[in-house]
Amino acid sequence: MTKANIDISTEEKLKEAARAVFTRKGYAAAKVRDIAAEANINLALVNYYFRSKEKLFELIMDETIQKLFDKIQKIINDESSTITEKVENVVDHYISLLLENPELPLFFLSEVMSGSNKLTRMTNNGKVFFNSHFVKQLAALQAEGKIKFHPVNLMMNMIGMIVFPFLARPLLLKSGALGEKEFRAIVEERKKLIPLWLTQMTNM
Amino acid sequence: MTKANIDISTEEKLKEAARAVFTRKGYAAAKVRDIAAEANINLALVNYYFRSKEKLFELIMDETIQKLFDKIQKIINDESSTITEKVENVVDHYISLLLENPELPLFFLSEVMSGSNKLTRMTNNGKVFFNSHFVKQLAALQAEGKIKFHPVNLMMNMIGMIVFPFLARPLLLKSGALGEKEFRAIVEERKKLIPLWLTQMTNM
DNA sequence: TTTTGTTTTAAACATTTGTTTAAGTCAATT
DNA sequence: AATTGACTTAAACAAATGTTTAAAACAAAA
Repeated sequence: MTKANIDISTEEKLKEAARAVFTRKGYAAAKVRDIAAEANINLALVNYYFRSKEKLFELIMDETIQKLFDKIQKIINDESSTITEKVENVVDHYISLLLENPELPLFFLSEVMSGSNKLTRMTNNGKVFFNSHFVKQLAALQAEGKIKFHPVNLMMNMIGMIVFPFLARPLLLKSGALGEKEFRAIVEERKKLIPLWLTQMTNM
Repeated sequence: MTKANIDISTEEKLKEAARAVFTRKGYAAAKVRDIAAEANINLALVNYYFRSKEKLFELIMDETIQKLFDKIQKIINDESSTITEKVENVVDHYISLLLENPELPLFFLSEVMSGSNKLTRMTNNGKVFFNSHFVKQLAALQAEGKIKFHPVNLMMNMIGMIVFPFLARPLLLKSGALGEKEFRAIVEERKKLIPLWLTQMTNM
């Protein structure tokens, strides 16, 4: 096997294992040996391929952030779509994404906490949100008197209503309040409900 | 100094330091030496007073859960109050509490992730929520046809709208989208807005 | 077949980290 | 003043954890 072939074998296997373990336990609690074990691959190869635990984490974190913010950015900065359309697109896209990766929000937030350099990487994406065409449209709506509160409220409500069920998910499932299937159904239903709720909040 | 006096000195100082460090970094990343340093107290005293890092964490976690769920439980199980009153009370109480302890939700969630035995401790509180008088009232409302979706949606929206701003807070502040003062003002305003929004979601 | 460069392995290393120990300090009691 | 018992300290210990090393395995090239 030459290097090019190996890349889609050992290295990729390790990366997937790392993503899983980091997601499940967080950076500090995830041990390099856990990752190696999860991938069924020799411990030393983690450092062989990625230099260090930290480097590996940053690699995965960057990919995750990309996945989370890339599409959304395009949606909320599309100057040809209405607010309602943007909301519908964001909600639909995000919920679909999270249904496939339910642990993303928790992974994400747990590293917000640890702060330090990892947080900085996300801050820029935060700016993108609050300087977006979407927010400008909201501000215009407010100027018309159709919103009687700070536009950031709508932003937070939208993201919050999308994301929160996935944060509560472990509690919901473990407590038996909902089953996995019920959970999916409810969240799926929210694709239509959230845009509805959001328009009800304004006088549109 | 006898033991009774010391209790409000060294032991309490350590507990406060532990709360701060655990909150800031999460269980795994918080080192016993960090806690001792934060309290300016000799390393060995952590084990002297609390037996182990884990025991200390559990102590603090229990107190935190108590603080988070105690009052709420009473509110949502009060059989003499209407849904609207319950919502108003929960929102008002929770937001006030979180304004004083903005880091609680993040602390909380970061440990949901690490799972294991720590999660179990919270599960029961989850059940209390979803078996509450409040949820029964919601179910009744649904039976009348005034809600066209699973009642758990209202529950999640309520909690989500209360909690989410505090989860996004580090990002909001660091990105410069909001200042500390603005943040407080917006969240304070939400005390009135959230109950309003929630009633708009139903046909009440 | 021998050589070459890459990948894999088991073992070792150095540091970090939770915990314990043994001796010291100090205030109250005898 | 001596004793007692709780608290404090510096040092040490043992386990864990990230990283490195030196040798082996292996596939492709010569």
